[in-house]
Amino acid sequence: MERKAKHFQKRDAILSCLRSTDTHPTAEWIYEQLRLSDSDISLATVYRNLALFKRQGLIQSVATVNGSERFDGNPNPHVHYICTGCDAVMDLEGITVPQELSSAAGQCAGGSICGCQLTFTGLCSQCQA
Amino acid sequence: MERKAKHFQKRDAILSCLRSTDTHPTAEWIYEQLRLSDSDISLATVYRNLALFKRQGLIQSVATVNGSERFDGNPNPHVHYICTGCDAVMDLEGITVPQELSSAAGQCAGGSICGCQLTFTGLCSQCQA
DNA sequence: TTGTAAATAAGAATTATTCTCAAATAGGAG
DNA sequence: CTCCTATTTGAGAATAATTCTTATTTACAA
Repeated sequence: MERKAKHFQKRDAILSCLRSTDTHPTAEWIYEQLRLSDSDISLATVYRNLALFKRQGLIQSVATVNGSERFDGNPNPHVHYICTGCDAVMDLEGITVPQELSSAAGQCAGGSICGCQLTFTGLCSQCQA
Repeated sequence: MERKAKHFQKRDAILSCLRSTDTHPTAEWIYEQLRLSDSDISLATVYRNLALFKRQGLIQSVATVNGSERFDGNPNPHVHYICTGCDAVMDLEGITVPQELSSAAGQCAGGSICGCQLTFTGLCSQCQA
């Protein structure tokens, strides 16, 4: 128990930070958050562990918005909405990509399908005003 | 006629280069292509004009693959397939996002929908072998 | 012609991300 | 408990993609 708790201190902090928000943050944002409680953390550690989590399928990256990669602590495929005004990335709950689409895509591509991303863009309610 | 042809020489070349391929290339690739016939072109010009085209809605960017933005000369929304093995970006013809999904998304987001991207990932037939 | 505004080349500057390497740390073996 | 080894980390250098700056060129209009 304790061995893990100590050995993966930063790693665990990064993952729970990402899981505790629904803002789909950048690596930089996570770094800034963690620095509030732990001044001794490196940006490289954040990037390093995010890449690891992605390889392990614990998280996913949603998109690159304005040059920065946006991460999602929820690895399950779901639909996103990106505001072109304020760069907010939001989940669209309750909308799913029909299974028919995925299987049609597999046939059409002639290869395996291992991921699917549906993303809408537009102006969020705030930015429309 | 000629005024435009001369004034927007590079600009037009960039747009037709992008329109002439279905590989969804990077800015760098377009630059290399154009250099074959026109040694006097700058990478900055390619980036500048691609950004302009995007603002004008003449082209779209599909995704950021391996750190590089991939462009599509076809601005109409359509479905893409990205091979995680070779980074190829392909069109999936004949598959479309149902209208119901878009309108559901608009309601759910509480904002306007002005774009939609559906992207599947997996290994292409080549990379599976 | 000559002036003006847009387009460009070249390379510097910036930004996000990855790499390098030495130091710290945990857990296991003795 | 102490030494050994493998992993994790911080710090900053290095890299890669993209954008910016500036002087130059160009097209067109007056």
